Parts: sequence; C-alpha cells; structure tokens
Amino acid sequence: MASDKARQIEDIAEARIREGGYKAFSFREIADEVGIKSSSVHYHFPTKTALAVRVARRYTDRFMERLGDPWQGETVDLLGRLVSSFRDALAEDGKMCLCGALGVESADLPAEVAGEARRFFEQTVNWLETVYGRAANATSQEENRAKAIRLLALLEGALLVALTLQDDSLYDLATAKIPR
Amino acid sequence: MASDKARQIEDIAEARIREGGYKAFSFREIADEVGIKSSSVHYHFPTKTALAVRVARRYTDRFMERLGDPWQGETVDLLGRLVSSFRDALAEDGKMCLCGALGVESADLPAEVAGEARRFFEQTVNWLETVYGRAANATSQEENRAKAIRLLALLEGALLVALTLQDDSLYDLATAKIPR
DNA sequence: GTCTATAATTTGATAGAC
DNA sequence: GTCTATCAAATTATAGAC
Repeated sequence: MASDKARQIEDIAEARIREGGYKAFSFREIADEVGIKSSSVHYHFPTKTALAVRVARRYTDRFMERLGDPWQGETVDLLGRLVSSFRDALAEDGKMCLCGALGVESADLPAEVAGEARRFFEQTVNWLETVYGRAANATSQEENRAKAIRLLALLEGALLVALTLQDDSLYDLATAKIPR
Repeated sequence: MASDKARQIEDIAEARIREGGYKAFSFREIADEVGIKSSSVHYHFPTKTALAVRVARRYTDRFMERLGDPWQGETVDLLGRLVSSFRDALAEDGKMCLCGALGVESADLPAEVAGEARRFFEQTVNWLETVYGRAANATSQEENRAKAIRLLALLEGALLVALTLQDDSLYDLATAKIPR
C-alpha cells in the first residue's frame, strides 16, 4: 500500500514530538526507523513543517472523534471521556499530549505548527463549553467557558506534572475530584 | 566584573528555554547576543548540559525565595503568592515556567537537566503541602498532597493554555477560583 | 577571558538516476 | 517510491595563541 509508509512516518514523528517536542524528530532518524532514506521521507512530506502539521491534524481529529458528540450522553460520562483520553495516552505510551508538547514551544515554532496546537485547544474548549452548557446545573456562557478552560488546564498540567515527577499516579491524584 | 558575562549567558539561556525548551538555545546564538565567541561561552560553562542545570537551579532558587517561608503568614496570602509568581512570569515576559518547559521534554533531556525540572516540582509541592497542612481546614497528609499536586498542575496547565491560545487572560480565568 | 581555527556530527533540503 | 550524492548551514566541543 502506498500510504502505509506515510502512516509509519507520521506514527514515529508523533511519538517523538510527544517525547521531546517539534525539535526532537529529524527526517534521518525517522528514515532509519522506517528503513528508507531521508530523501524518501521528503517524497512523502516535503518539509518538516508539513509533516508536523499533518501529524497534529491527525492527532486532533482522532482526539475529537474519541470525545464524540457533546450533545449525546450524560455530562458525567462526557467529562469522564475527556479525563480518560489524556490518562490513556499517559498510561499506554507514557507520553505527553502532542499539542501540549507543541504548545509549550509555541513561540519557537513555525506559525503553521503553532496554529495546529492552538486549533486543538480551541476545539477541546468548544467541546467542553457545549457539555457544560447542556448540564443540569448549567451557568452563564462566560462561566461555562471559564470551567472549560480550567479543566483543560488541569488535565494538561496533570500530564506535565506526572511526566516530570515520573509518577503516572499523580495524574489520577490531580484529576480525582472530576467525574469519570 | 568576571561573573557579569556568566550572568548574561544564564539570562539569555533562560529566556530561550522558556520560549522553546532545552533544544531552543545554542552556544553560538548566546555568544552573538552577548557579543563574544561561542568558545568563550564554553569558558564559562563547559557543556550545554552544565549551563542548563545552572539555569534551572537558579530559577528554582529564586522561585522558592519568592514563595518565602510556608510557615509564616496567612494561607490565602501564601497561595496567592504562588498564583501570582506564575502569572507575573507570563505577564512580564510572556513566557512559560522554565521547569514546565523542561518537564514536557523530560524524556528527551540529559538526565541531570530532567532532574532539575523534577527538583523544582518536588520543592513546590513540598512547599504547598506545608501550607495546606498549616491551614485551619487542614485535612490528612494524603489529601494535602493531592491538593498540592492539583494546584501545581492547574497553574502549569493554565500557563500552557494561555501561551498556546495566545491570551494571557486565560491564566486568570483558569485560576480565578483560587485565593490571591 | 577572549580569540582563531577546526574537528566531528547532524540537520533540512534538493537534483537526478532508476 | 526509493535511491545516491550532495549542499549549505548549524551544532557541541576542543586546542592553543594572546
């Protein structure tokens, strides 16, 4: 299959970005791992920026797909899905959220890449605003947005703390008060 | 003065790390900015790792000094000092917490550097545990620790979200419910 | 303390054959 | 799609003169 190699390249780039950010992956390193030459990687993705944009887009799409329709289901279940999406990423691969890793270095990124990280946060906040707006105890739009920002910050921060202190259980500790 | 150049080097390295992580600064770039050659930077700091370690240590020491004695003063004031320490860093230079920026790429860092980021988080958590332990409504040690982890995660995450979405006010929105 | 000079490696990217 | 070959630039680091 033609796109098989392209997907392999994306997978490796994603893993490296989640471990060490945008500057942590190189075309040569990816090429070695896939078993081709770096010039062949350029065939699939013309530039490093283009590859990172593609990886971030795929990550966001999958993430939003996993979160599902914010208009369907119980508030508790919806919020729990968000909490466990990040937790699974930590538990399964011991890695940061891709767009959190990119977001930290926003100021030092090609504009298109920084824009994709921003897009991920915007979509997640929008999804949360909808969930909070539907809840039985829904408050004003401003307050819903504040709650959304606050939860997203807590979850990204919980990943960051757990990774830095090398203790995954800290993510659960930090998010224990949130419905799952 | 002899150590004047060394401090300049540390300042520039710190700024760059907070913008783009460990991989974002180079000896040549720093040398240009200071107005010397990269080999002269090596005179002050033998390796890149050594410079990063020194910068992280200085950052942590200054941060803890600013937080002050967790046994002195009101709980509200102590917690407020932590919240505004991070907020000022964002407002004044529009930059991430240095050890947050390093922590994200923990898995891709020289062990000594990752250790310094870990040290910052440990010290901040310890400080918060003491504050919560002293409070009038103090709970069990485990619960104090959970509260400490949770607040640290929220603050680091709030910085991350504000930087990625390029809106400093989101930090205040995320931390509004916390005493200052 | 700072310089010149340089080594050894890695990087993103391109041209052109097959 | 993948290769060889190559480029121009940047990187960390060292040796030795001043």
